[in-house]
Parts: sequence; structure tokens; C-alpha cells
Amino acid sequence: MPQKAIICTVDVVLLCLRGTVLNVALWRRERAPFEGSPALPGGYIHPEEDVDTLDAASRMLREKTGIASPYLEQLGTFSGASRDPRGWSISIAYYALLPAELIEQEPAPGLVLQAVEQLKGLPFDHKDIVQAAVQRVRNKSSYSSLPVYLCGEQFTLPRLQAVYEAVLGEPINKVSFRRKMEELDMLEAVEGAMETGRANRPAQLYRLKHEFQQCLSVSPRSLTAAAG
Amino acid sequence: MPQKAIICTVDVVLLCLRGTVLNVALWRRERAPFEGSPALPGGYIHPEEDVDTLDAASRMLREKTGIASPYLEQLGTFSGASRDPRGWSISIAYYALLPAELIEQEPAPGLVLQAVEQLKGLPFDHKDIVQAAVQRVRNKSSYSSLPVYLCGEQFTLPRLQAVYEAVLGEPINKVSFRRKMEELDMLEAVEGAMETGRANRPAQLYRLKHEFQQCLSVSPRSLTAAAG
DNA sequence: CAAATAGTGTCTATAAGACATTATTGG
DNA sequence: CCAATAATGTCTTATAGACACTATTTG
Repeated sequence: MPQKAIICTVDVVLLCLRGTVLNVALWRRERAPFEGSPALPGGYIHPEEDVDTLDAASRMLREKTGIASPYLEQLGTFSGASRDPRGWSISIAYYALLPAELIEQEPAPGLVLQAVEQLKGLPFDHKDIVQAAVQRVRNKSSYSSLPVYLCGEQFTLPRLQAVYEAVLGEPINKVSFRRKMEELDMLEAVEGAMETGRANRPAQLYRLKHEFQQCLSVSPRSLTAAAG
Repeated sequence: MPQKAIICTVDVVLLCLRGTVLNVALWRRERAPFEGSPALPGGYIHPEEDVDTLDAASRMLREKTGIASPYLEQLGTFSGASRDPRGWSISIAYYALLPAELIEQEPAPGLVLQAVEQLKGLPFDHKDIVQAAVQRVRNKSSYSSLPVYLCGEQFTLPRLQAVYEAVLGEPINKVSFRRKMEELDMLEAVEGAMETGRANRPAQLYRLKHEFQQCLSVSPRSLTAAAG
């Protein structure tokens, strides 16, 4: 005999970098519970519509932010009797990374960005979910190409290094960083494209190689000495 | 409006090491669908009984194998319209590690161990789930104390090294391995306890320090050069 | 030319692996 | 004493970081 109905939802932690701080996109809830509160974009799974929960997360993103296909990965499942006032619930959480410009240039109505530290007043266990996502991103960034998804399509190496440093929260040796990027073998220089305009030597623009648009490049060793 | 009922289950991938090969514990299903087939121990979440899905997984293990508190961690959630013939379903998968002797000495009825390679005929997407668990264990073992949970309470360093080698599938340099174990700082020698009986120098017995009974020790660097 | 930042060369420090040596048991 | 394996010392190689130097732009 099946169980009493369990509330099945999907939530998405959409992260981007503004300046040097990670921000999460929050969505003003349109219904109870917590109507009007900013919370993670999410909602019920639609079994008739969604082929699986990844598909549901992708739909959630599309509906609430208009964003089509960012880097999107399952984070984990949060569950229990006490996380939702409506009853025993399950939330399958996903996280997504995006260049901040994509949100800032055409902000979806009801969407606000907020720094991931000092989050307060989030409903459900959404604060825990955001913290888990941030930890996952930090950890995965220490040995993979993950942070490139926070950059736009083209970027310079100094810019990418700053993104890594912002995510990891510590400075990285420039020579080592460039050696690692070489080793990860995920970037290609854009022929003849340089970032100019400032009073210094122009920087080469790079882009992600096509084969890494959807999948990460991972290094056998950490980029930095620290780890979690 | 809530969704059409979704089937919510928990499955456990219980792994142990027999000789040098990882085995998974399979449970002969007592009901349809796939009645009689060996499958992952699992079942419906009981909202009245389980405080969350970890608790449900723990109960599943207890009920089907009699095992109380092994290392148990969430693996991920598998979902969709097509994985279960009964309808749209969610399985929150957990994995557990255990010394093989605990299963072999008093085998629960209906439980069989099977090598994780060449699994065939598993129902649902249980083969995918097992593969994901094995990959997780391999990956996590490369930089943490995870494999100690495959050993009994006391073990020698050569034995532990063999366990790591079996899990990772490659030989490890003895000196480097011992340096890493020193660095992980998770073992303590059992005073005066040596493994004797064979025609060679006896080996010191070690055990996990108390503070690592429940949590892992992680290294900033990989144990071996390889990675995933 | 000065200031600023990009990009590279090179030396040093640290970690990993190869290999050899010593230690301790049973037969 | 021999065989076997534990345990450790030490040299070599690989990787990471420090630091300095060159390159190229604007004003």
C-alpha cells in the first residue's frame, strides 16, 4: 500500500557572481505558504509534463527567469516532516550557474539577486539548500572548470582568475593558475580578439572549447593547496 | 493544486569488499513489480514513521538486513516517468559501506551479494544507481578515509592499503600511502596489538580514531595521480 | 616616458614515487 | 639460515608557488 501523499517539489539555486560576491536569485512567492516572501524558484513536479526532475528544474528556470540552458546539476534532496508547514515533503534541489549580466540585463519580474552570505528570512529550509549549493560550487571549483559558467561567452585569463578567486575566496598564484588552465585544456584563444581600452597591454580573449559547453573539465589535483 | 500522486521510494546501495572486488547487497523482492527479482533493498517512504529520507533509508537497511549504523550517505535522486512500470516515480538513493564479514557471518534471508561489475537483470534503473554509487565511492576514496568503513574495527596498514587499491583499481606506492594515512590523521595504533601467525614480521593493528567514526577525514590532495 | 596590467621565465619549496635497507617473524 | 612481509630511510622526479622580468597599451 502506497504512502500518504508526499509533497514533491523541485527547487533551483541559481547562482551568479556580482563583483566578487556570489549571489543567488530569489523569487517572490505567489502563493501560500510564505506568499510574498523571496524564496528559491521552485514548485511542484508536473508528472504529465516533466519527464524527470531535471526536466522539472529546467522548466522552473524557464518559467520563472526566462533562462533557457545554463549549467544545471542536481544538488541533493531535502526532505522531512518539518521543512514545509503543509506536511511531509521532498524537494529535489538543483543548482545552476550563470553570468550575472544575463539576469541584470533583462531582469525577470519578481526576481531579486541577493548575496549568499547573510541570507535571512528564507522560508522552508532554503537557507540550508543555498549553503549546500555554495559549498558544492566552492568544492567543485577547486579542481574543475565549473567557474567558467559564471563568465560570459568570451573572457580574458585575468578575468577568469578573478572569478576563481572570488568563488574560492582566496588568491591564486598567477603562474600556477595559467598552468592549470593549460592542463584542463578547455579554453581556446579567440583569434585576434583582445580586450583593449585601458592603459596597458591588451589581454587575449578566450572561450570555452565546444566539447566543454555541457560537461566539465576536471583536474586530478586541486588548483590550490586548501580543500574541504 | 498539487500534482497527481508520485511514487516516493528510498533505495540503498549497500557495498562491501569481498577479496578485491566490490559487492552490492541485493534483496529478493517480495512483491510486484518484479516480484522475486534481486533488487536494491528499498521501499516506500513512510511519512508517519520516518522523520526524513535518511531516516527512511536507515529503516530500510535495518528491516531488510538487520544492520544498524553503517556509514550511510545520500547518493542522489533518480526520477521520471519511465523507470517504474507503476508510474511517475522518485527514488532517493543512499549508499552504505560495510565490512563484508558483517553480512557473510549472519546473512539476512533473501539477501545476496553480487559483484558490482557484470550486474544484469536488475529491475528499474537499479543498475544505474549501483554504477553511480560505485563511481562516487571510487572518487571519494581517492582523497578521503572512506574505505576504512569497508574494514572491520581493527586492521593493519597493509590490509588497508589493499582495500584502497581494490576500490581504486590501481596499485598505490607504499611510502606515499603511509604518508597520506599519517596526514589524514585518522588512525591510532592499538597498543601492543599485532597481527601475527605468518612467517614474517608482525604488523601493527590500527583502528579509526573516535572522532572519525561518523565523519570522513579528507585530504587536500589526491592519493594517486589518477582521478575522475 | 610613466603607469598599468598582460604574459612569461626561472628558481625554490613541497609533495609523490622509486628503490633500497633494516626488522621480525615461522619453519 | 631462509623466505616472507612489515616498516622505514633516502634519492629522484614532478608539481606548486615566489618573484622577477619583458611586452604592450594609454596618456
